Amino acid sequence: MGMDERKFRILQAIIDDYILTAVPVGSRTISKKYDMGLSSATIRNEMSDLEELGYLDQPHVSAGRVPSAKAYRLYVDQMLASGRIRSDRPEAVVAHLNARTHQMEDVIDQAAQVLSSLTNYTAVVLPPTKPQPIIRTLQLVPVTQNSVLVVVVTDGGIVRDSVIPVSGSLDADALYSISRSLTEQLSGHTLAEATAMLPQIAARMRDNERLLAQLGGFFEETEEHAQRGHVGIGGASNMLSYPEYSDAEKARGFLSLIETRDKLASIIAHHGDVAFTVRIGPETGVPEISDCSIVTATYSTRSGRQGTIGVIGPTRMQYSRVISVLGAMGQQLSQLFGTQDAEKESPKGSDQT
Amino acid sequence: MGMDERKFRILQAIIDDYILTAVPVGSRTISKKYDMGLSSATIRNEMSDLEELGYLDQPHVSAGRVPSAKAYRLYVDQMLASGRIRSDRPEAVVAHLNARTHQMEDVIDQAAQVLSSLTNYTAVVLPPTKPQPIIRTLQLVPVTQNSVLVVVVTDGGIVRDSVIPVSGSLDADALYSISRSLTEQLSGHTLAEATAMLPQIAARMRDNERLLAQLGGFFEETEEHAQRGHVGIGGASNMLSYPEYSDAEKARGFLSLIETRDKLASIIAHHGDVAFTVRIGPETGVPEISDCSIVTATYSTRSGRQGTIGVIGPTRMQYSRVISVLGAMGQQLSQLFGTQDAEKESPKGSDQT
DNA sequence: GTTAGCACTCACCGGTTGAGAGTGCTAACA
DNA sequence: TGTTAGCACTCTCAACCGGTGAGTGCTAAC
Repeated sequence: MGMDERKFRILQAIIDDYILTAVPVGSRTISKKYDMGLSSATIRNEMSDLEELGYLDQPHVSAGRVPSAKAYRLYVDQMLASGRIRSDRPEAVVAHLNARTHQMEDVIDQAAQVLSSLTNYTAVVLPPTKPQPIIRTLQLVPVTQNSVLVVVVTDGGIVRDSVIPVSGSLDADALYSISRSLTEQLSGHTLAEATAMLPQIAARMRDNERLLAQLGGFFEETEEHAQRGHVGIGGASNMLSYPEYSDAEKARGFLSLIETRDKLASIIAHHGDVAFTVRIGPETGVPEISDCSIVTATYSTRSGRQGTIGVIGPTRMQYSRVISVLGAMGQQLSQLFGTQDAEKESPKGSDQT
Repeated sequence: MGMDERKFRILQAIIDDYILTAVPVGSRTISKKYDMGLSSATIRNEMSDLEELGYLDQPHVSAGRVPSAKAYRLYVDQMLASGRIRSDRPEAVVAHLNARTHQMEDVIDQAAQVLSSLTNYTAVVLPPTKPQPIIRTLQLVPVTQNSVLVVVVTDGGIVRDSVIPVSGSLDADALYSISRSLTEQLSGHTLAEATAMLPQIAARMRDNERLLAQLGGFFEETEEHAQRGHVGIGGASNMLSYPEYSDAEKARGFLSLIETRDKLASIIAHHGDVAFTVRIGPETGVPEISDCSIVTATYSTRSGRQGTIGVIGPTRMQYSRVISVLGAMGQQLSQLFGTQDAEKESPKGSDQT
């Protein structure tokens, strides 16, 4: 028993129906609504096979079937391979995006807004990646017996600090000399480079291994934070209209994930160079949204820096629509940032003071 | 029958209990948990009176009583008058707010974060008000027979545009001459001034009354938008944990209100000069949150500009706690922005490019 | 290989019932 | 006159129950 053409057509019908209704779909529904020229009994047999193959789940014995993550995966791969997706509907995107202000952050926010209202899911827009900040100074300040405050100043005036625990007791003088030594060695390097250099340094001044390890974590965190600017989010409330999230506790979990923008951004952030990414259910790697899918696309600025746009929705997402809307939006943003790069990206202090 | 001391004490007990439990409170509960030295029957009589006076509502005949908005009002007024509120707990606020980055926007976001996690409600933080943008140019462009695109350029490079409907048909030339004339008259003025000037101008060139009226609205909208910078929001998902918002549709309404930051900001924005504002239920004037209360406080920068912080929660809010936390946070922000005003408020283009 | 038929399973709905909480009223009491 | 005990009454809520319908798996016939 393998996956033949007919099985695939039936599976597709099931997915289509389930995406529409969110109700487990039975054999009769398929044989009637989607005319396959087959009786419900035959469909039943095929469905049973599909379940055995892992494409369908059955909530309970006398309910219809529900597509599994594996099924959606197949469905989406097939869809992408067939080239049926064109990024159509640029008109809608243009219409919404056009007539407004032109600050970078506003564009980002608006893009998220438009994406969410066109798809009815939750949209996230990340600004183009930024060049890596370079360390200027690093300073350790004693706070209590076993914690120190670490302050990093980078070029561009970004300051970040945090309290980290230390094991041995270190007095102010010791900390100061460590600070000097670290500043000397790390100054001029990016945070990523610094992180890579720490183990070496730790080897040399091995009294403070634990401290330096902590420092590595802090660098990574700081870098992530510095990397991303304003994250645009739209339509978080849309999620509440899907029966998947009628459970208050689940909804709460989802929303608090959305609220922690840093976490959200690192989830959405595009890995690799492909035009689209589709992550389905558990593929997202985030337990809170294990029954969601994430579709992302990229756009790029004239200077070659890339930004990410993404849509989060239930696994029974209208993938084709989402992908096509994302495509259109990606193009639009690329165009917008491509043509007027300089203007858009540096709003100066104009509206800040 | 008036409001005597005893009635007030009973009312207070009812409110305290209801704030804690969200369950209609009965006479027996009061006589047992809060020892008043009165039997439940007596309390019952008093409660009946309180209901007649409009301080209590009864969901149905055999349920306990629930405080009305009027009751909360009395409760809060009394609390404020008694001076029982000191803005204590600055330690907690300081602890959370201290050890972090120092960009204006980050501080705002973090303040919202801290407020929401200390109160378990939804927090909103508005940045200090900005100086009014001044009009440089105004341009009208025909779009269709009965709509024109209006573009305003202000100092600071802020551009805003929008399509507005017009009645009579106007050709490009006519629009251009109107644009020139308007630019001439309005250039150099703030948007607020311009709004005030429009009626006069309309009187002079009275063919286009409707157009100018529309323009007024547009100015106001633009001003509002320009006025506010980044709005910090924290703990929107907290609201879902209260039984008041277990209804999905209601929760959705609340969240989409929170999502439209402009609207939210204008709701929160502080009117007047008082230290605190407490708006209870219908007093908020926003139907979507007619069973919420909003507490706001202000902070100010060295340059005398004011920002607003606010907390939104169910009407059965822990007012005293919220007010004290807001007080502490207000002080903290004032201090933060007061001492290092210049630095904090103009992050330059540093992290933008 | 396909289909009709049939027995079986279960979620879901609507009505019923009993328990519990709370009230309002009345009458007795201090 | 204010307070309290007692009691009948109301109404929600949760549990229970049986019927209904959708859907399945299996078998036997085509």
